[in-house]
Amino acid sequence: MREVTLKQIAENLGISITTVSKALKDYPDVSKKTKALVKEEAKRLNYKPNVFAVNLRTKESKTVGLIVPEVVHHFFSSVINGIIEQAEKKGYLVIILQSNESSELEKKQIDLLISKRVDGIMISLASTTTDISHLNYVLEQETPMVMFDKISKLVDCSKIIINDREAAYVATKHLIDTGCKRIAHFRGALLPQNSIDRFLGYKKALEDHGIPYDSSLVYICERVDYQNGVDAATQLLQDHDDVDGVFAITDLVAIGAIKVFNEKGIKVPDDISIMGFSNWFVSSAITPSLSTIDQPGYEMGVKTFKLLYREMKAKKKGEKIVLKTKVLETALIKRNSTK
Amino acid sequence: MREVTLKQIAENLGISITTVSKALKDYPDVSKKTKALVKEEAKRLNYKPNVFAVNLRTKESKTVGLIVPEVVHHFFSSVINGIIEQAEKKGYLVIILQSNESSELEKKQIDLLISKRVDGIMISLASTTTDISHLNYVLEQETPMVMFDKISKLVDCSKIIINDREAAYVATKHLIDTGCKRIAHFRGALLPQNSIDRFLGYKKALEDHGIPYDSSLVYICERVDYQNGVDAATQLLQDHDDVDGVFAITDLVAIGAIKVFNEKGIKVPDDISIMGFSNWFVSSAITPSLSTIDQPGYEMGVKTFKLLYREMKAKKKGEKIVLKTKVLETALIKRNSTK
DNA sequence: CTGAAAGCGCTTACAG
DNA sequence: CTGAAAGCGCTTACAG
Repeated sequence: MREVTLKQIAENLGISITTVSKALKDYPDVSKKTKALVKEEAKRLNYKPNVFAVNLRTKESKTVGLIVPEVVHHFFSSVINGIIEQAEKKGYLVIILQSNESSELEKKQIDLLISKRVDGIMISLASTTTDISHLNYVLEQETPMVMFDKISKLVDCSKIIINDREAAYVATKHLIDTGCKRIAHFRGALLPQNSIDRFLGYKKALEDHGIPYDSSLVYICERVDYQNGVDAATQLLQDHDDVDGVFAITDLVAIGAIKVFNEKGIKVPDDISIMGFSNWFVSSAITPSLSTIDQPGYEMGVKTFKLLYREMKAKKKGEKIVLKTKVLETALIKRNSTK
Repeated sequence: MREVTLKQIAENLGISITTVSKALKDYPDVSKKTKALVKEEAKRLNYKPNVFAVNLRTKESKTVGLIVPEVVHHFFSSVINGIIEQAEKKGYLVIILQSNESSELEKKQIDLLISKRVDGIMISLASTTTDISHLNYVLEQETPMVMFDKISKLVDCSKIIINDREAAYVATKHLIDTGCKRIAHFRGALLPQNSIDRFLGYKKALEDHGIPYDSSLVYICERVDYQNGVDAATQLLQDHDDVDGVFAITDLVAIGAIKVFNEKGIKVPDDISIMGFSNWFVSSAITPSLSTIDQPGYEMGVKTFKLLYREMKAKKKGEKIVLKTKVLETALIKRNSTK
């Protein structure tokens, strides 16, 4: 297969490369007749512009990078879905990388994406990321960047988030409203902002409703997965016999807890009520179905790309980029794991 | 920020661009002293080669494309995970697209990836794909391609699959071995090869064990999701009162069925046994935990990229590409939804 | 060991 | 309306 180039078309038609190029791009200063001729020939030869050359000239790759902590994760895969759909609509392709919650990997991947000269970067931070120099490096390169969900307040870029503190407050309040008095919290690791915020929301709700905060009721789930939920619930049953409610940082953890309670003959929600967080579709499939907070992953993906797109466009036009932080709505979903 | 180029380094050092380029790539015909000097200066300026120019010269993008029917899916997200990890190790980035089970979208996305001049393509077909001309087009372009899981036997490329028919046979036999006599099958749509193969495995197992095949026990789940499982199970209960076993095409469908049976007071596995397919981790979290067939998604991803990598390397060296089809092992996982 | 030169395939400012 | 020419930033065959 010989590659079809502008030169090829020009030779076939006996005109210049310049004219061919302009004809294909519908420049106004080419005659209709020539345009028609060129387009026909291009079609006949199945001409596809060489993107490598186009990239080099235009200094654009029409490609964006995305870094998430994990791909195999209900929430992040929904975000990915929203991002790639939206990107495709606007003519962008998405390179996806996964940091595995490792700050070093995250750093390397940022470097990779910058070397690839992607037009923009979207990122949700690893739980262990405290040093933000690699993120500031992106901004120094003047590469548009949008952070979502797991963000750092210290980085000066656009963000798409939910109000974790408030949502956790609503979740905890729902437990209180339905009669719980001793409410445990299965939280995430100490560092990530969303883990901190959800914890603070939990604590605030207790305080506002006259329930004393008891740190022995807070369990840390380092990896925020199913097994962590199983372990925390098992430990909880050993430590306490008066707990009547659990607020888990995420549905996965809550589902692990329900599994343990089901097996030990503890009735949910009669003996212990459980609140999750995220509204993963599986939450409605388990028994009892899980009350939770709806966190709009797909929408977050769509909004994240849209914001990035706006910045890329502004940059191209040489306009000043106005940073934005959008807070998406969450909602309380009542099901059968709470009264 | 001024871009740092080879020219920049050359000027700073008072030598030629050629020598700078060769020094950075450790050509043997550059003196050690010059190399050291060049490398130092490159480091000082934080030089990054312009990939657009490199791509244009080398005709390689060091990028591969991946098309899956759905991203938000336990099996495919595991495959994605395996692919991007493996690709990163070999210095490749992965552009991910989702066909949404649409054959037209799949076609467009193939075109997109070819226009982007990715070095290779990995694809799992949409359920509706019957026309394979877009896949043959990839091969005509001499772009290496590997198909996985949802494949077409008609396309002449390398493949990574499991033996769906045999695995379904094992699943059905397990139901028979544990005492089931009237076994329903919740199958997928009529077209996809894996849906056909699992159905055939089910049918063969019945026949081999003296159980008459009854087409009224076969329900079609067009989208193979949770809701389909709920619907099929609901319909099954209306149509039959003697069924004592169900083999579902995938865990998601099985979980929908379990939900219905739990709600209607039908005991699993005492009244009806259920087998899933895939071994999604949630299968062990529900009550009762689901017996299933383990389908190695992560491993499939790793193997798929490795095979593609081999072909890309062969192509680069001008060697002949030897096509391969690898069949990965599956395993019966016994849990509490079967006796 | 070093470097001038051609070329990858395109875009676009400029001249006519 | 058309086209010659420069240039994007790199690589590499070739000459010295």
